[in-house]
Amino acid sequence: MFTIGQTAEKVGINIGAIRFYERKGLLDTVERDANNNRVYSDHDVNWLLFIRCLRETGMSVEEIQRYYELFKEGVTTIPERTELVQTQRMKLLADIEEKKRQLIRLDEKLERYYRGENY
Amino acid sequence: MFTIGQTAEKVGINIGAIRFYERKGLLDTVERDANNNRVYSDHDVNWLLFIRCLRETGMSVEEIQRYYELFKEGVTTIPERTELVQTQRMKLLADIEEKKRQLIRLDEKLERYYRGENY
DNA sequence: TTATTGCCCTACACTAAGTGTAGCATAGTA
DNA sequence: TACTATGCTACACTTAGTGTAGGGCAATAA
Repeated sequence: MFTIGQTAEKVGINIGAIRFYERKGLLDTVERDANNNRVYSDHDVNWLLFIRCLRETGMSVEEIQRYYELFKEGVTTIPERTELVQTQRMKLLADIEEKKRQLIRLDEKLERYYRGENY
Repeated sequence: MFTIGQTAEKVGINIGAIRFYERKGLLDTVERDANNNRVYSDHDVNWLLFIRCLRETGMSVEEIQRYYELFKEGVTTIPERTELVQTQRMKLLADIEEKKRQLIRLDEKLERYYRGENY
């Protein structure tokens, strides 16, 4: 069991962001100790790690919330969850391709600078 | 010479965003016609296209503004501008690599779903 | 025993990079 | 003359947080 500070360190998400995710319903209201301080389990930590992964693929907080709702409904929602991840995978792939194109444009710009051009 | 609507269409940037960029100093205050409507030249269009490229690499509006200030100072700032682009290139490359890693994580997740696992 | 850290809490203000809306002007068309 | 399209400004709202003020509680230091 961990404090919010330890959890933040473990999962690489800012304390404020963890509280924000809780408000947004990405986590159930976590347990509290006698001083009203949040207490996180290994289970919470793993879920936060996956939240981080999904956020880093560009999935919105709202969609992660939807995903979490489905997860809580049980195994019957596996097809729907699979589709959410599939869609996100496609978006991420498109994003990577787009960024590769922009990389080429930057390289072209740099080449022009190296030739002493001003534009 | 183009209206803001034509320009927005040409460069693929929303009308509101173009006005926003002007307020932020990414463009000089553009010319106006007799009705106070903005008028854009080919030059403005090209600069907007490059702004779009830089934004798509993830460069912040503030940094693009800085870049534009340097550009206006003339050829003596080419080294500084080159460095700005170089730095952005490195950030973009790191971003692409990060996204590739997240793509692998999504694929692993999907594989687990295909094996009928719930997590 | 008291004072000082250090971590936690809530609530609210602020940020970036826009998007959306209200209320108005003007130009071209029916 | 009326309508529609487009433009204008100013302001509110959005997302995904970050930062800050003001306060609680526990452990350590003087």
